[in-house]
Amino acid sequence: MTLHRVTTTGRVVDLLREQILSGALPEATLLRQEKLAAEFGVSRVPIREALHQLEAEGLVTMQSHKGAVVSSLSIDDLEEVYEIRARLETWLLEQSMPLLAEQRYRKAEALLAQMVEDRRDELWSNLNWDFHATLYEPANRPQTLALVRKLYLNAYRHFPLPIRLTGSREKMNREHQVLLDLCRQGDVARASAHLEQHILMGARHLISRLKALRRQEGDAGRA
Amino acid sequence: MTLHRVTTTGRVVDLLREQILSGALPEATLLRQEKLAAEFGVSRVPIREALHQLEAEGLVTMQSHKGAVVSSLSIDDLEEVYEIRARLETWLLEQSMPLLAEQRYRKAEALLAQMVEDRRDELWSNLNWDFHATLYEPANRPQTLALVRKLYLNAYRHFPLPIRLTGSREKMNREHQVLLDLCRQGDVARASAHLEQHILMGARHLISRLKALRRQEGDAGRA
DNA sequence: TACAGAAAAATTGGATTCAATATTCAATTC
DNA sequence: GAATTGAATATTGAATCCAATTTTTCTGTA
Repeated sequence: MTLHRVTTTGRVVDLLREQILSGALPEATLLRQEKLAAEFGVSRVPIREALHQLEAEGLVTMQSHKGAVVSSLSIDDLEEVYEIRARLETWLLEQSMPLLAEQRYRKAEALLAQMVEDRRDELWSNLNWDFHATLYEPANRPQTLALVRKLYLNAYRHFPLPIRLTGSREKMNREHQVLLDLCRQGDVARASAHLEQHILMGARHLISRLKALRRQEGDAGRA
Repeated sequence: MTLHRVTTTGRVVDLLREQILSGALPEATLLRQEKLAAEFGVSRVPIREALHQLEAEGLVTMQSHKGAVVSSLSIDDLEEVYEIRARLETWLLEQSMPLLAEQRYRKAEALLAQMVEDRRDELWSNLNWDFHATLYEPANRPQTLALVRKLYLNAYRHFPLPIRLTGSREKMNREHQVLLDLCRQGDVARASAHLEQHILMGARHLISRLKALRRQEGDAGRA
């Protein structure tokens, strides 16, 4: 086990990624090298190395001699990301379901209970992922799981926190419970179909709210 | 349209990526900053920025204060990559098939003919991808297509050129023809199932050859 | 000879400096 | 007054320089 010694570049990458994914740095934010360097108390070199890394991750867009901005996702792109998730996560679930043990069901139920109780949005999003991941892990497809997680986080950040869950939390909780029940019954086909609907409907809900928000902003801009 | 002015870093990224994907820089190759800088006639700064970018793309692994190496893929990882491809490409095909027009069939057939005639391995691999992409494009899922392409190229490079196609080219050509026929008949279910088998069988063939190769190398190492 | 430890060399990480490009804004022209 | 040009400023891109870490080599000892 080689302990990856931390470098300045690595810390900057982690910090920026966290801030982008959390929404603290919303899309289209300009990332000035000098400003970031001053903020973190380092030179511009590690900042630039970090920006290049984040660009390859798709979180940042760089234009030579102009600057870096937090990358945006069009509504079409967003929808496609959810479709990819639906396609891959149903597969993970199908592979995983025959291997789900009682202990894992209990863990999933504990997460569900937490999601019903805890009202903090930020936490809910993490618990939501943990719940899904708990059901997928026995499939033993680490790359797929990592890919899907990346898509989940990257898409989620585009929603300003107040609107992320508005009006959908109870629905999501119910759907999660149904999914879990179907898994327990061992009905692979129905569980998979339900998961697909769960993801695609979630996408539709988010997109309609996002469109409403943009209309609103457009009006404000014109006024 | 903003013309992306080329930067040194960008050129280095493109060059290194091409060399890695083509197999010119095989896995586990050490990438010395100084050596690369001298080779390209630049300073180490753009080299390092490029390495960070390639690390995020998964083509390079960096260890702080030790160096960068061309990343490897375990056999399990390789198999999983092919499973992801199978899952996503069948989806692309299902979405695309109802929209396939005659012109596109002709293009696919032209590519097939080229693959039957041309014996150069390197070219065949490109034509192979072009054939698949031609069938998927009408699905209009650009991100998925880009993702699948990346997986294809990244997995392919792990096979030294001589063994990539040994003994499988004719089989692949036949399977491609069958796939095309099923598409023309509009049989979505069978076409999709055939594509899945095509991808998964291809994976199995490559993996068995790779295992044989590694055994051979292992024997040579002990001798 | 085999091994442990220290000095030397090689290599990477990061800061500073210089060069190239883009942006801003005032002066000028129509 | 609006559009345009060009100098001044700001920002990024890349080379050089210094520091920190790792690897290699050398040396002495059992």
